[in-house]
Amino acid sequence: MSAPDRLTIGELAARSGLATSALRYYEDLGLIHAERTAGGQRRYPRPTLRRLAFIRAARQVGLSLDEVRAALAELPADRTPNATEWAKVARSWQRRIDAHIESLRALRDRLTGCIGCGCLSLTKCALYNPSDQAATKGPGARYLLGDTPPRPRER
Amino acid sequence: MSAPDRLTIGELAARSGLATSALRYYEDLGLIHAERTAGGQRRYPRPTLRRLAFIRAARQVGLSLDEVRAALAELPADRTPNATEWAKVARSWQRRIDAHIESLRALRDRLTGCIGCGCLSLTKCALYNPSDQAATKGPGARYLLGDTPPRPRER
DNA sequence: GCTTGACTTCAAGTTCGCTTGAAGTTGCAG
DNA sequence: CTGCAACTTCAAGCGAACTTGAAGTCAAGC
Repeated sequence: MSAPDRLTIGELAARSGLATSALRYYEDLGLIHAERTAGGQRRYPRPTLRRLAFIRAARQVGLSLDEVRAALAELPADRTPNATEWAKVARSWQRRIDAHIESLRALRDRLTGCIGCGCLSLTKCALYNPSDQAATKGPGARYLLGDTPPRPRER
Repeated sequence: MSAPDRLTIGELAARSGLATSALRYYEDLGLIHAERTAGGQRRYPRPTLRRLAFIRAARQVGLSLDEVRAALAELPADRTPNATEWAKVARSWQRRIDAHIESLRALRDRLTGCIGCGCLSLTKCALYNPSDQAATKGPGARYLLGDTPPRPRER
């Protein structure tokens, strides 16, 4: 028992499932913060675990570490966030996740429809449809992409 | 009208939203294939557009290009896939997408629950719960991660 | 038949998200 | 107080997914 209220980098790594090198890297990027012992070793406050869980979740939804940093800027660095702070961030996350789910659902539904109709109705099934259908709509018409915007250069 | 039945790399780029350099890269990797003119220029059969839409979709669901290549190996390279071939691939995709959606839904539901309860019930709300709760469960106990397995080294 | 833009290859460069290694320091258990 | 694992920094390396640039070739409109 007796959860230590400061974690070493090794402990944090074990708990979060991340490598210590990744944790140092995250610190360099300003995603997490550590106090130091007299000898210079890192000691992490426990809320860091929650922060890391957040980072993981964010990555799963497709954010870059830089975007995560921006998102995390709304939470206090070393203090446990209070209910209001948390709720604000959590809500914006929900929107993001919902949007992501929605785009995946759209993708899946197209596939489902395609299977359902046996892909024989060429006028109906977007996926199986030959691309001359797209050609009549001019450049940029694309199937399967749903709400995904074109991104010739995404970085 | 009159959709050309062979596309230049520039046309394919315009239609797919990808850069020509990316298309050549994909060809190097064996994801797509082109015929050549007498002069050596690429000419893509139209089904390539569908292939590209697939690649995009796959990337969105988190596959690497290498995994995509494996997935695409089930489809004929230059011929329009028939209903059976398509259905087979589409079904395996649905499973993948569904799994992805499910994990996102789980993540969102945790957030939702957290907001719903105002994050005041420390024993109930996993997200807002301080990490000493996790500590009592031993190393590896993590919140927010849901069905995501630990992956200290994920490549 | 010439011009011009779109194409060709190939090598090198870039960004992201880390990991690895070297060389040295700290902190705790015995 | 010693020994040793766990820590420290810093620089370099890596794999994925492309992009950029150079130097040259092709194809299509006038």
